[in-house]
Order: sequence, then structure tokens, then C-alpha cells
Amino acid sequence: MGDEVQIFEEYLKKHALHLTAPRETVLRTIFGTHEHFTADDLIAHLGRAGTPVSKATVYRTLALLSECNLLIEHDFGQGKKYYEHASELQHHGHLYCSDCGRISEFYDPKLNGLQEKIARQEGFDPTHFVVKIYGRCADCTAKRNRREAESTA
Amino acid sequence: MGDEVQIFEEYLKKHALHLTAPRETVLRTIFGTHEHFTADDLIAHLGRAGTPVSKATVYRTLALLSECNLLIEHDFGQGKKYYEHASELQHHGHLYCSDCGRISEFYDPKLNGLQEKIARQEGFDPTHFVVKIYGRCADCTAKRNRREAESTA
DNA sequence: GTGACATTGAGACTCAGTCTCAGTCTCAAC
DNA sequence: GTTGAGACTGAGACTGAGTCTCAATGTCAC
Ligand SMILES: [Zn+2]
Ligand SMILES: [Zn+2]
Ligand SMILES: [Zn+2]
Ligand SMILES: [Zn+2]
Repeated sequence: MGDEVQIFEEYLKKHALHLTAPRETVLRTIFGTHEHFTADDLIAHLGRAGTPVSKATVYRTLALLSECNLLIEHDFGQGKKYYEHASELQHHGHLYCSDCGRISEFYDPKLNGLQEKIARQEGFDPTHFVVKIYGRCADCTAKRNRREAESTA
Repeated sequence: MGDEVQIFEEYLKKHALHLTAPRETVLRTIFGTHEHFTADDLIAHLGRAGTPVSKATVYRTLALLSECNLLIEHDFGQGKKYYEHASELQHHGHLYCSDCGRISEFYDPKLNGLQEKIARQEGFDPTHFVVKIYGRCADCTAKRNRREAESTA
């Protein structure tokens, strides 16, 4: 937890920037609570917590945290970005439920190896891999089955 | 090529819709030329070709074509959607060059099998899989190496 | 303290995409 | 061939995520 503060501080120092109060508030809020969140989620959360930070500063801080690899950006085609802690197990993939929007995760080392190999074959120098599975989560499938059973009954 | 027209026409008929002139123009333009394109690309192309179609209609037609599985939507985190013909080899992955924005493709059946398996393990009912590799393409890597060699010389 | 420069929040702005609406077209029923 | 239900269209208003601007403020090295 204090780990991120240190990494961020070092990164800032290296770029002649300062760990200001708003930046620290954003940092602590992110690493104290959320998992997969959007900029808007974060802004609302900060407001509710009585430590509002302006939209501009939140976006600027998110960019900084992505640059120093504390956060990872994700896009599920919703026209907005999701963020998550980069510290968690690396290179995991995501399951996105098109019904309820829930995001879950999986990890498979074979997948990573395979992707690395493919990139090399194509003469591509990869920085990161993205695997997303879209569909319906177990809960939504169950709900739908129940509803169908009822309507047929 | 006539194939898409037929599929689209059938889909429209099934939903009590008509294959109107603007829709046909859009359809023929898409399947006559482009590969990976954005809505904006398409609108500009239609304008230049002397067969302008309004933004609203283009977006509406793109939605229809996606619904009947003639087009696939892609998101590379650029805040806009890319489209491509769905008829091409299915379930291929994409390599996106962060330097020049070029999009290339690859196909690996092992990858597809693996994803299917993972989804089932998680109790997930998958509709489609997305694999994207971000990094630097061969050209951009070569360019960068050349520039580096020069600056060191 | 002073000057160079980093930082901030408010709000203007951008840009992809959606929505509204009035006018037009299609087609089947009469 | 007239009519009415409802599909279709383009212009442009609108939305919403994200970026940019700018004047006021903070930080630090000297
Ligand atoms: Zn769900
Ligand atoms: Zn995750
Ligand atoms: Zn490139
Ligand atoms: Zn493709």
C-alpha cells in the first residue's frame, strides 16, 4: 500500500514534479478501494468522500499513474476507459458480461506464451497483450434460464 | 460481393425494413473497398465519391450491418470504433502498432480453443473473443533502429 | 524575497456517437 | 389511385468522455 506512494514519488521526482495534496488524495483513494473503475467513478467517489478533486486533475493524475505503470487502462468498447491496479497478477485476461457489465478476470500462462510467440513471428515488438472474452456471466445466464422457464410454464 | 447484398436484404426483410438507396450505397462502398475503417473514414469516402450519406444514416447502417454479422466492431482504445468485414477468416487477432497506428492480423486456432476452454471454466457463456497485441511493428522498429544508429554515429 | 516553473480548478472545447423531428417514401388495404 | 401506418432520411441539436486554456496559487532554488 505504501509501496505505490513510494514508486509514484520517485517517478515524480525523476520528472521534476511534486507529490501534491490532490495527487496524494487520488493515489490513496485508488489504492485504498477500487478495482476496476472509470474516471467518472473515481471523481464521484472523491466528491462523496469529502475530498473533491477537479476533473482535470483526476485525468492528469490517472495519466501519470499509467505512465509509471501503477495503473493499466482497459477499453471494453463502451466509449470510456477502465483502470485497474497494475500490481495485481500481471497479464491476466478479462471476461466482460454484455448483460450486466460485470468484469471478471482469469489468468492462463499458456495464453501469454502463445501471444509472445505470435508477436515474434510477425516481426512485432510487443509492449502488452489484451485478451477479452465477451458474453454472459453465470449469474445472468441463470437469471435468463429462470425467466425462460417461467414464461414457458 | 453480391453475397453481402443478399444477406443484408434477407435480414432487412425479416425485420420489415427496406434496402433503400442510401443503405445500398453504404453497403457497396464498404464491401467494395475498405478493410479496417472508422465511421468517419466511411463518411468522408462517401462524400468524396459523390454519393454522400448523412452521418445519422451511416451510423444506423453500420449498426444494422453489425447486427446481422456482416461487420465486426473493434476498439483499440482510441475513443472511436473500427469496423471490418466479418466474412474474412473468423476469430483472428489484431496487432496494433502504437507508433504508426497500423493494424495487422494473425490467426491461431490454438488461441481460440484455449479461450473457449477458459470461458467454460469460469461458467461464462461466450459470444466472442478479442485478442489484441500492442507494440511496435517491424517497419517502425527498423525506422527507430536506423535513427538510433545515425544519432550514435 | 524573487523568479522560474509546476499545479490547480473552472469551464470552454473537441469529437465520436446518439437523438429528435419534420418532411418523404413504401407498401398494403381499400 | 387514395390513404394511412409506419419505415426512412438528413440537418442539426445533443450527450458524454476526455482535453485544453488560463488566471490564480504553490513550490523551490537562489
Ligand atoms: Zn452478467
Ligand atoms: Zn483486471
Ligand atoms: Zn508501425
Ligand atoms: Zn481484422
